[in-house]
Amino acid sequence: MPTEDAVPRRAGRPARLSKEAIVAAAAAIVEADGVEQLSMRRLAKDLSSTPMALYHHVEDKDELLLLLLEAHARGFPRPELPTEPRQRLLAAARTLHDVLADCPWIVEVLASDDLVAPSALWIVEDILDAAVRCGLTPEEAVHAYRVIWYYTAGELLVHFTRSRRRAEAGTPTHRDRAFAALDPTAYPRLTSMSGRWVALTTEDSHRRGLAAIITGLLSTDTTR
Amino acid sequence: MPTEDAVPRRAGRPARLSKEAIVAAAAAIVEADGVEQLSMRRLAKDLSSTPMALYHHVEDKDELLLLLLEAHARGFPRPELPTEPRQRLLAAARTLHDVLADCPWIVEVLASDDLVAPSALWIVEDILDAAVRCGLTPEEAVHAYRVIWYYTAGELLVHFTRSRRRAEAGTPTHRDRAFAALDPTAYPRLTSMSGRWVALTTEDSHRRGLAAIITGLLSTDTTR
DNA sequence: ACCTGAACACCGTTCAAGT
DNA sequence: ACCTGAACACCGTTCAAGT
Repeated sequence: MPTEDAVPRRAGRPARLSKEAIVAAAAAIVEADGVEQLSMRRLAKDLSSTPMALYHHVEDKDELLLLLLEAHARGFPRPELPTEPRQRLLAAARTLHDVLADCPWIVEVLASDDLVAPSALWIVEDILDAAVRCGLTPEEAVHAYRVIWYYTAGELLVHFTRSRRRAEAGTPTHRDRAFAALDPTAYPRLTSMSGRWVALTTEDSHRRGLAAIITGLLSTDTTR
Repeated sequence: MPTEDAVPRRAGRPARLSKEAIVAAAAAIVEADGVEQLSMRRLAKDLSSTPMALYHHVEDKDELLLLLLEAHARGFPRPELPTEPRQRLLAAARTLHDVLADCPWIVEVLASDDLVAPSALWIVEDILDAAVRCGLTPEEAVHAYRVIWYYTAGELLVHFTRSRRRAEAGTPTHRDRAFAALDPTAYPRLTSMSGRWVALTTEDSHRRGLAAIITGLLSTDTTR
């Protein structure tokens, strides 16, 4: 849907650049070479333009990242949710994760602003709605959303950071070295579990965590 | 505990710089002006040295950040934990948060490597230990730690990112603008709760979330 | 209105040289 | 061994000028 040329301009050349074209080019860079490679300069080059031309269409790099999320969320269909309240909450929370799970650049968005792209807000809405249907008060529902969001954001942060690091270096990470030098008498639990540690951070493990969290959030005696 | 000058060197001048001095100067910058201001160049200037002199003592900036965490954790006393298992797990998880809650630079560490500073590993050890005392299998304990860690990391990420953004700009954030333009019929839950949204992300709300998560992790029927 | 070019004020890090 | 200086290869963004 190019807005460009849709209506003939009153004067001057037609715009060579457009928000859509910029976002599409940015997505292509991220897809091909990773977020690290996304810079205003590289983006301009790919568009055969200059860095400053971009600033005529987007306010700054933060807005560009948000537009990237925006475009991604728009392409993600809002799923049908189960009617049973707990299952509904679980499914809605899962969607939050799934929508973001293939956005390696989400880490940059998290570090720049909240998850407030208009086209992504239905995800929040669905979680709040499901939480209320579970019998939570509005306050409790907001709290529940927050807990779910922190868990999800943390998981994404750790996941993408690790895979980014792995991509760039073949050398063992700080973690590997630290674990190797561990004293078993001082850290009996850690050393005995260090084998199990790496064990794939599977999709399944994320879901199990979500299920546990929701059980806790819906349980009434949390105060003990 | 300056290692500098402790043993007279065999030859050459005494080192002007030391790891300790570098880390201390870095901590001072972060304390005074925030992480954004911490660069190898600024650090060198504060030490009346050159950027490249630093690389003789630390491998790169990532290691410097890890050393910062290292120094911070060393100054944090390992607390006595309750013996009742659930309370113990709760307290250990709380410690994880509390140790990091006054490290605004932790976001940079998270994005660069895992939380594996040797002097901070007792925090992980204590959580695993408490989880096992609660009756979890080693696998379950590792899983529980992970859920707690993701939740905590997410909370810290969001918290520090927000306060950083607030520090730099008086202008309303993307979030404010997005919420203001919200359509109540499309997002009934969101709009009706937008007032409650800002409601202080208190220390208390973090603890309530932790309690709920632990309830869920220790509950047996999470599969329903 | 839209775009360009040069410049500002930075980064982390490598390399070759000095003492 | 420890440090310096110059340089490399970048950043995001501002400003003044062009059409």
